Formats: sequence, structure tokens, C-alpha cells
Amino acid sequence: MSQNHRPTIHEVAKVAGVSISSVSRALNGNTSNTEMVERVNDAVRQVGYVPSVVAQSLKTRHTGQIAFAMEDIGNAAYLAMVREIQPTLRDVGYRLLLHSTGADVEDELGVLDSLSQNYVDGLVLCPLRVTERHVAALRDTPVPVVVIGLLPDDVPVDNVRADSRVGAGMAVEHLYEAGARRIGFIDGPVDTVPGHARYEGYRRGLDACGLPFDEELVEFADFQFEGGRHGARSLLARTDVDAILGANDLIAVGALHVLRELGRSVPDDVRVIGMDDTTVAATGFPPMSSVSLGSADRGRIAAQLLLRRLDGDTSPPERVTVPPSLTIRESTL
Amino acid sequence: MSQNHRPTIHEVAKVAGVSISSVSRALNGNTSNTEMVERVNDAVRQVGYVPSVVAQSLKTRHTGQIAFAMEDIGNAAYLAMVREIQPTLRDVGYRLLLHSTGADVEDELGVLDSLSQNYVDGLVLCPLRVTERHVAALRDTPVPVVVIGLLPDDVPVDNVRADSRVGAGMAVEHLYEAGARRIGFIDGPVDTVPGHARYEGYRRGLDACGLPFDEELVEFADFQFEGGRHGARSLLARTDVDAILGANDLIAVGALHVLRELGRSVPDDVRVIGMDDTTVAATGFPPMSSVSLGSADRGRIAAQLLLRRLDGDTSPPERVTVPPSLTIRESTL
DNA sequence: ATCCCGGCAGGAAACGTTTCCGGGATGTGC
DNA sequence: GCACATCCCGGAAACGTTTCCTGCCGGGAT
Repeated sequence: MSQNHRPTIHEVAKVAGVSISSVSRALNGNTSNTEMVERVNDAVRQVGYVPSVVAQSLKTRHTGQIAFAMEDIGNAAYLAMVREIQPTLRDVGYRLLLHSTGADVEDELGVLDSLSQNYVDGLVLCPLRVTERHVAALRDTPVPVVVIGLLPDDVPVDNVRADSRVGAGMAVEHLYEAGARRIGFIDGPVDTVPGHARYEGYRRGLDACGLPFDEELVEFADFQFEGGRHGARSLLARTDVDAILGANDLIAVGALHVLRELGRSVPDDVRVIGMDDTTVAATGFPPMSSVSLGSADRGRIAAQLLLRRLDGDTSPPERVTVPPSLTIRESTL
Repeated sequence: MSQNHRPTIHEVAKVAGVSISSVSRALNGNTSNTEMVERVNDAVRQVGYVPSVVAQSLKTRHTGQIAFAMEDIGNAAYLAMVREIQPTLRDVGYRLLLHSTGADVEDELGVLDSLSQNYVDGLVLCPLRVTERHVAALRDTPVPVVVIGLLPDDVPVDNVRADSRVGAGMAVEHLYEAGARRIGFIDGPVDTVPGHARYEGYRRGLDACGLPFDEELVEFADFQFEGGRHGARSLLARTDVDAILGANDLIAVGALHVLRELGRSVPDDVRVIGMDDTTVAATGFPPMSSVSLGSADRGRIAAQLLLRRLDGDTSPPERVTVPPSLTIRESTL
């Protein structure tokens, strides 16, 4: 908290004895006269000049900022994305703005609307759901947007997605191969995009293995540790299983705890697998297998796609799907 | 991606048949003529006007943005802070910029320097270390800064800190009361601020309990899960313990795993406690006790302090210490 | 009826840059 | 030595707001 007046380009010009246009050119590398450049640099040092990014933004019409909007940065999948997006952007000089929208769809739309305020050059968006208003807003957004998650095919926006349907299917098949025949499934809320996709994947996985679908085996819960515990308790109170698939790692770890409380051994009595392959999977006990949905990859790819657009690429919208993969640990051996 | 020209205040003025000054006044609530306000609002709707925050920032000299800089958003403690800071700021209309500096002190100083670019109105900073250059930069920062973490007393900047020294001491005393007499300690790197403070706390805790200090009982590691595993292996290969304090939860959970591998029961043979009280503590097995250092509280308080400064408060720098507390779970019963 | 005062709206300047444009100097080719 | 092209630099406009200042109008008091 200090001097009341930061030096502007005018002061630099005065000290250097040149015009402000020359200062600007010198600083932006648009002059070939090295003596001029030196004089300007000296003056810059002397007065301690730092350009105002706000004024630059106003003039150049870009801000050097990119926003990332998701539901909750506390969610490990989004966290993994941020950890890739931030360095990717920073390396090329962009700053990252974080919007946690909470479970509020209005807030999410608010972010989209606010893009017209021109405070960012682009947006990476992880929508909770995709409503018609989303589609409308995405159709004529004032800045490039990349959506991570499911998106109707006709929305002209770059899109990177995981295939959690396939991922859930893979998990089921993996459990089947490990010997499981009654595979319980604790899903997240079915009215969310991932909840729905994983439910489908579970069913397809059963089909692929020739196992019958039994709705007794399915439980719905929050995507949280406590959700997983409640889900597992209800499930196990109702029926018996020899494997459990959790729709994410927290749910699965919750199930792990309940199984121990009930004295069931993992993996000998019951195999357990989660999804997202986050830290809690590795640190759980026993170390838990999980379906990696490539969150980090999706984040990085989204950032790269966005940067391409900002570079002026006008090719048709891209649609990238990151394939899931299994990380096998002790809970399904 | 759409229309090449967003409407400006001039268009609104033209449509409304008034001057741009009147539009500005109407939009900012600086006019009492309700008919004027209505006419302007109608025109705004008609042309789809959205103010340019960049132009506003240039004129008003504030940006509505606040930066949060820390080492790594992947660190659960920082994550907890962001989760409090972001909503706190958003509720009063500020946007949050995220700077993960990595382990790079230069980068951290770069953030401080970049404040002169005036792209944010304030900064919440979690410094890795506090060098003289930090102090110099903090002494005359162009915008308010709140530092989370240790800070020399004479730096005139708001400061909120945890007392991890006391926290580590509490952990030791808790273990002692639970019956432990040989308490191992797996610290983080001792040249980091938290590593050092926790080391001191550990020693003071021993003193308070009348236990002798034995350097055989101390191991240094990364603040990570793998670090905890390595540290625990070395420690247990060298000597025997009846309790382990991990300098953070990941370290402690790593120790938990090693103990199980070695067939030592927790908490019966060895009690384990971590620090930071993050998700992995609750989801570990057995659920692990941890010293809460109030990360969320610190984040919220820091944000509130910053907002007060931005509101024009010029009272002397504030120094807030958030007291640690114990969260007891099964690993120390 | 005149004067004064208050309120309200419009014009214009300012925020700090970048960039267009034009003029003077310099250099090149005849 | 002259014409012409080239290069550089300075002046000025522009980006889209907010706000100061001025002038106008109307109303109340004398």
C-alpha cells in the first residue's frame, strides 16, 4: 500500500525524451532501433514503470484471462483438471479464473452470460446438466468455450468428454473376470449426467458378461463418502453381493468401510472398485482399484483446445473422447 | 462466437435518446428520475447491452478481481481454503484468480511483482518461505495483501496463521494420554515453514509430557503419501514405536499402510495421528485422528480481512491466529 | 416580475494503452 | 543533384466507461 500514483507510459516517454508511441513500440518489440529500445528500457527501470493490463486489455480487446467453471473445486475430478489447466495456461501467459458454481444451474448460466462482459478471453466449462438455455448461450458465445462433459452433437463448441459409460462397463467386466457374480452398484443421483451414464454402463457391463440385471443390486446415493456408507448399508441389508462398484471413489471407499464394519473381507469376500482414480482410492485400505476417467488428461486437452481457438483456429468444433482405463489395486485381486 | 460488435453505452444512449452520461448514471443508480431509468433499461434490453468490465476497471481503478496464490491447489489444506475464499468473495461480487506457483519461490515473487499491473484489487498469499524480497515486496504493495502463514511481526500486512506448533504439541499430548511412550514423528522437509513449526511442536509436546527426545524417532519425508510410506519404513526398520505422528494426513496415512503391511495393528499396537484433518483422514482405515489446523477458517478469515481493506479500512494490520483442535477417530482410541 | 437556487442532463475530459497516419529525415538509383 | 522509396518517430484517435463541469430549466422567495 504505497505511492498514490503509479507511473504511466507518459512518464516513461518524458524521461526517455521520446513519444509515448515510441515507448509502446519499444516495449512491444515493434521497433528495430536498438538505441531507442535501450533508452526506453532505461527510463522504464528508472521510473519503475509497469504497464497497466487493464488499459492494454481495453485497447487490444483481450484480457489474458481464462475462466474455468465447475460445480465444486472440492470434487477430486475437477481438482485434477485444474491442476493441469492452470500450468498449461500459465505457461503461455494466461491467468486462470475459478468459478465454483455450486449445485446451482442458475449460477452456471450466469457464468455463461457474464462472458459478454469481456473479462476473459475464453472459458472451460464443466456443466452439471445441459439445458436448452445452456445450448442457446453456447451457440452464440462472445468468446471461445470448451465444454468438458456430454454435449449435444449440434452445439458448435469444442468438447472433451470421458466415457464413463464404457468405464463402468469395464469395471463390471473386470469384477466378473475376478470371479464376481453378484455385483452391487452404488450410483450417484441418477438425474445427473455422470450418474445416468454410469448406470447405463453398469447395465451394459452386466449384459456383456451374461449376468442378469437385478434392481435389488442397485443403490443411489450422493457422490460422497457418507453417501457411499449409507448406500452400502442399505444394499447389504437388503441382499448379498460378492462385489461392489461405486460410481466414484468416495462412494466406493464408503462401501469399503461398511464392509469392514460388517466383518466382510475385501477382496476375499467382496471385491470393490471405484471410479475416477483419485487419491482416496490409492490411500484407502486396502488400496482400491478404480476406473480412471482421465480427468487430468481431459483438463489438459480442454486447455489446449481453447488455446488453439485463441490462436485463431477456426476449424470445425472438435470432439475428443478420453478413453477410460483400469487401475487395478488390491481391492479386486 | 458471434456478432462482431457488442453494443456499447453509446448505442444505448442513442436508442434511449439520451446522453451517455445519463445512461451511465441510470445504470449505476445515480439518478432519481425514474422515467429516465426506465427508458435506459428498455434501451439496454433492446440492444442487449452488457457493460465492459475492462473499460469500467480502467476508469474506476478497480477490477473486481482478487488473486489467491499458493504452492499447489492439489494440497488439501489449500483446497480447503479456496473452497471458503471463493464463495466469500463471490457473494460480494469479486472474481477469484488462482495462482499455483509450484515449488518455485521465483514464481511466488513474480505474483507479488505482477500486482503492479493492477489486474487485481487484492491478494491472498500463502508463501512457501518468507524471504527478504518477500518482505520488501509486501512492504509497499500496490494493493492490499493478506498473508496466510508465518510472517515477521514488522511486516505491515494482515496475517492469519495456524499454530501448527501448538497443534503438533497437542497431538503428542493426546498420544501420550492414550498411553503412548515412544512416539515416532514423520515430518515434512524441515526447511519449510510448516515442517519446522511441527518439528518444534513435536519437541515441546514431548517436553510437556516429560518424554525424552530421541532423534531416532524422527524421520523427514515429502508431504505426500509416498513420503509417508518411505518415512515409516525407515523409521520402523530402525526402531520401534507405539505411536506415530505424521506432519500431515497424507504422511500419516502412508504410515498407516506400512504398519498394516508389517502386521502391526492400529490403534492397538501403534496409534497414528495426522495433521490438517482432510478427507483422507476420515476415509483412511481405520478412520484416522488428525489435528485440524482450521484451513477452511483461515481461508474465510483471510478473505474477510481482505474485503475489509478493500472497503477502505485503514486500521493497523491485523494478526489472527486460528487455534488448532483435535479430531479424534479410531486410530488413536 | 425578477432574482436566485437547486436539480438535472449533456458535453467533454480522463483513465492508460495501442495503432493508424503523416511528415521529416535518410538512403538509393539514376 | 534530383526524384523517389523507405524508414522512424511523433501526434492523435480510439478502446468503453465514469465523472466533472457547465448550462438550462423550473420553482420559490422577494
